Amino acid sequence: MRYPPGKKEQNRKQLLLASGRTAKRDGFAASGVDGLMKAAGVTSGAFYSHFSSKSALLKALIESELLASRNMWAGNPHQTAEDWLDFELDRYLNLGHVQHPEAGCVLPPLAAEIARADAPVRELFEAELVKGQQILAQRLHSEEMAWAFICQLVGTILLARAIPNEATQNAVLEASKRFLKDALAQRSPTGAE
Amino acid sequence: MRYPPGKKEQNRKQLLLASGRTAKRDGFAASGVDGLMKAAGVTSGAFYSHFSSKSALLKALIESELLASRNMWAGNPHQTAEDWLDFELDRYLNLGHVQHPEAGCVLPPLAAEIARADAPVRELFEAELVKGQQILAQRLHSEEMAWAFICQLVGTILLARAIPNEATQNAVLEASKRFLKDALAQRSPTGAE
DNA sequence: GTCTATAGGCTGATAGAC
DNA sequence: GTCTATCAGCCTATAGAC
Repeated sequence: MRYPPGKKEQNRKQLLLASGRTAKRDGFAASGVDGLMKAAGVTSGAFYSHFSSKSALLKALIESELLASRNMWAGNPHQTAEDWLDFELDRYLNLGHVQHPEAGCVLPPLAAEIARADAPVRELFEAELVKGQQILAQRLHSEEMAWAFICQLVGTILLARAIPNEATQNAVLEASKRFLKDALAQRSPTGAE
Repeated sequence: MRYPPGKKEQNRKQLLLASGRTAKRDGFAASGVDGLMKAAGVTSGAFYSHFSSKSALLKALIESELLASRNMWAGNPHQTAEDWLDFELDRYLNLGHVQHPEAGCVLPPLAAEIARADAPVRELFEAELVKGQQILAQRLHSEEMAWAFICQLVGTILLARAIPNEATQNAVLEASKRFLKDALAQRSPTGAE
């Protein structure tokens, strides 16, 4: 055959990476298929050899993006639950994350669009989200706390991005960061596991 | 004159109310001017006698919706800070709120679109949001806690709506509700002001 | 102030050359 | 597998009748 066996899969990966960045920056619905594909360097015609519809792309995008987020967590160098969580809070609740949605978490920019998507998309989303929540629950020793943390993180970046004034953005970020760190400290006051 | 003096203003109010519901349910960008106006019972031609552009409508919508939210808070019957906050948490972190975005808070469905809007829209948004944050700060005796609460509330509804399974939606809602109520109890353990 | 009609551009998706 | 060319349908915004 003309192409090595993994070539199509590799193209698909590149396509998901590029269109993920565009969708997170400009919105998924607002980005036409042409626009999403231009970032990947191909045309809309080529798109349909990889996905049956735009909705199928959204599904693949969610899977790819949430997997990437879990992979970032896996690269966290800290061992104790306290250090591990501190590191992730600082990484997420960060002005750089506010200013660069294209390189950040998929949840703040696209959750509202997922909420309006069809059932297959939302079911995949729930399954992938729960995987992340379970990882967090292990570190927090609480499934409930894990949900609360995720909600706080996502809401903070979402609102900070809608605010134009950088000082106010920082106030929001720092407020949430201290709120979560206080909640952690209260649960393990001595730093013990 | 043919119309009573306040007629146009009244029409405008009705138009904002109806298009607010549509925008919160289907998204602002995804709802065409025709669609937004159909809900108000007029056509796209009439729209441009009230607003110079679709962006101007978004600005007016944000002002109208956040004012409506503050008016809801003003109707809270409780006096003590603890009861007042409990009441609002129960009202916001509610399955009904998850299932009926058209009647709910504007932040979860539209914040991501506001973040991508032009400067005048975002500046108005910040000013209106801070008004609400200040009201909450009075009740919480902390500007910082007020920001953290808002972020938690918005993130929770946003994520719960993207999740299809009602049991999981409830788990997310209850997790955030307990998290916030615990934070409140810790700050005023005896229930004192 | 509201309507209908219309303009020019962009959308998601398909057909066929290579 | 990717390209160009193309479809019908939607978008924002405007013009002019009433």
